[in-house]
Amino acid sequence: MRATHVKEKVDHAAIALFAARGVDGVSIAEIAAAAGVAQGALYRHYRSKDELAARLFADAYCRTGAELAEIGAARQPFEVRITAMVAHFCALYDRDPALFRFMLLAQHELLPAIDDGGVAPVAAIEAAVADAIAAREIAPVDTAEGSAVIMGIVLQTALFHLYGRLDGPLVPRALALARAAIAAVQGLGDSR
Amino acid sequence: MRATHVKEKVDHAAIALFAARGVDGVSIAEIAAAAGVAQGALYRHYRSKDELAARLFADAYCRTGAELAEIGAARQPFEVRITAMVAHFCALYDRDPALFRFMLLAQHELLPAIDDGGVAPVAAIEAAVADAIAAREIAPVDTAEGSAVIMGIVLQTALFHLYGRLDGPLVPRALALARAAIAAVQGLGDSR
Amino acid sequence: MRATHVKEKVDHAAIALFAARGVDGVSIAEIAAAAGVAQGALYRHYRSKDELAARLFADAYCRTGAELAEIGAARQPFEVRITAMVAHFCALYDRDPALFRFMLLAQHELLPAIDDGGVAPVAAIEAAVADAIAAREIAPVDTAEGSAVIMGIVLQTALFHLYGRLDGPLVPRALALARAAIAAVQGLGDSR
Amino acid sequence: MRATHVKEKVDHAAIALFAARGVDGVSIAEIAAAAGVAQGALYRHYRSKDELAARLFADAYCRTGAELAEIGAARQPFEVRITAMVAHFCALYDRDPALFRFMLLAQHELLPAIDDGGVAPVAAIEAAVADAIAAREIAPVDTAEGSAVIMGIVLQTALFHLYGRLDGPLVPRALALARAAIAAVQGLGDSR
DNA sequence: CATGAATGAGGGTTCATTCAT
DNA sequence: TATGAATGAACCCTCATTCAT
Repeated sequence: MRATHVKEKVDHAAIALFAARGVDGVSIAEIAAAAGVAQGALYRHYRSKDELAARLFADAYCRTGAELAEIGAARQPFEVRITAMVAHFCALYDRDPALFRFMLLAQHELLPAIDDGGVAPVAAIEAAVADAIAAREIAPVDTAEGSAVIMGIVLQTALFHLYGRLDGPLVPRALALARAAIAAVQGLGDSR
Repeated sequence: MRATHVKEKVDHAAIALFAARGVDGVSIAEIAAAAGVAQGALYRHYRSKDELAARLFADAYCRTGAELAEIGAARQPFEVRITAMVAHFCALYDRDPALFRFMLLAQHELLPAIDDGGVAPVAAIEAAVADAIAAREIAPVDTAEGSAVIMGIVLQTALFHLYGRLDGPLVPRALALARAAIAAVQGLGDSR
Repeated sequence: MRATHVKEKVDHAAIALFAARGVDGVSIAEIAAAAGVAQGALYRHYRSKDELAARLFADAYCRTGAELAEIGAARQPFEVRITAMVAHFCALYDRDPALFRFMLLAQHELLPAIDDGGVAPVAAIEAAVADAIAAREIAPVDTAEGSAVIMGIVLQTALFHLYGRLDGPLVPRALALARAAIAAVQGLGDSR
Repeated sequence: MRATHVKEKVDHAAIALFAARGVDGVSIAEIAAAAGVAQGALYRHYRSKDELAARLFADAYCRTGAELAEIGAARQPFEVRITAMVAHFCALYDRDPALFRFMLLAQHELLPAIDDGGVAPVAAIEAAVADAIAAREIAPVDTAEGSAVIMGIVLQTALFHLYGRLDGPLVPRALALARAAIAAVQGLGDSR
């Protein structure tokens, strides 16, 4: 029997395996087996294993960036925007933890290869921080530091969940995390 | 010339290479060459490449955990303890960014292999949060969530530095980061 | 659009590619692409890549052999026959250098597979030499050696042209080459 | 038991196999097996299969060129020099027909990769022809054509021997072949 | 005990051929 | 019938590990 929908099955299997064991820890043979497809079939859709990993990562990364950018584009107070962004991250995590873990794992290896066109998730957050400073909603802070703090809160929480330190979906925690993120940025700017 | 201090040279070279390209991206041959020793010599000190990576990681991880535990053991207010811990992280990063990057990179792969005896850095932070709650210094929060928020702020900042989004040493940023961390934990507990 | 003349297009593309990069250096996919047909279509005309190469070679080889045999069949003095044969080779080369190169390249691989029915080009030359000896036009020589000498002169000249050591069409050189060939055979038989 | 003299055994096995079936027709596994060596061992001496083939070819090709150049450097009449060169080719063939066949087979593929420093065998022959013209020993001819004719006579004879059309060693045929070669060059220059 | 060549399993990739559409 | 994606065996190569020197 010949396999069909090769790309979908390969993508799904690859993300699951990459998330579980890292790109280098997974062989093409395993991906093909998990996808129920011959090894060679994979090469009709991707030129190499590297391209497979890079495309999966870039797609997810840029899609997330675009979604956050859309959220950030709304004319809303800082707190509302950050809350929406944090909630969006939590929803992404809940919907597909494997994809989230893949992105966290692979970023060190694959992020440098992305030709950043301002599509990075962090760019949306940094823009929100910059807007808030310009609108005097928050005290002036290094926008890079501000976005690091916000992303760190969200991503580390996701990581703790992946490692089993936190249970249940993340969405219910979104409001608390958003408050933490906002408070953290404000704390950053406090010069007592 | 007979090589001496083989282990030290291997450890140093391995950490630098692992930090730069990941454990899987570095071969034994490269480590041996960088250390200026023969490949075979490496096997007098480690039984395998996996053991090398695992021991390097475990050593650094546990040492950091112990240092943080010591800081946390002091009878000090929450804010003082957190500030000291954050400053400690910043100092570690400034002293040896490669080791820090190695730990961040390798944690996903190597952390599960560590038989956690309460030596994890996060344990010290979680204990500090728990103490603060018990002492009614802060509102009650999920201690896992509290420590996630604190670690996230610190680690993501380090990551941004590694990626060139932030410049200069981290120690001067320690106070601001500590304020952000404390505010974040407090924000987490706000139930408006 | 339904492709027509599939075989012609495949044959032409295959010869050009085989000549340029050798049989092993060219894939079915490339041939099909160059011919503007689907890969599968190729298998309606040839059972395998090997058969494609073998048939192309055998066709060209046997056709050349038949043409030379026809030339040799004419009742003419040795010198006239050799001159006509050499001129024929030169004309073949000038008309289709790719086919000539393909034959030179592929002979080592594909000649052994041909069930020689006296159709080899060399057979015609050898016959001409034998006839000349029988007619006492030339001194007796090993006919194999004689034909080797004649073919070597022609083929090596063609090769030099393919490699850019010689320019312009070969036909104008035919007379000189024929003189060389005849002289060589005579030289072979000299027993000073 | 660990293998030693890897390079020698690999070189010998590779030449024999390449001569028999062509570079592309032989796998690394076969070479290693024929040499009695592990596949990986080969890569300590050559970076790739391509480099193995290229080095074997270049070594043999340049060595032959140097030997012919030495013969050609002697102050001798044209006929003596050509005779010596032809005899040298015959001796090379008799000594190692496999190497000779390898060079004939591989030239189309590997010659272009050699950075010719005037070491080509043909260069020596061409120089001898040019000298003879300058010394008015022979009528003026295109030196490329002259060397083509000489090489063709020798190489095609060797080829016929490889294909079983000629028997016995070539050295006894050297004088006759040399006479043929000299006569051919003279015939080339005849403008009757 | 250090050395570094040899080992050999396993990796990613190619490609002649098949076959469902 | 023509198509071109799927197949899967075989290829070249890497590299963690071993071991004769």
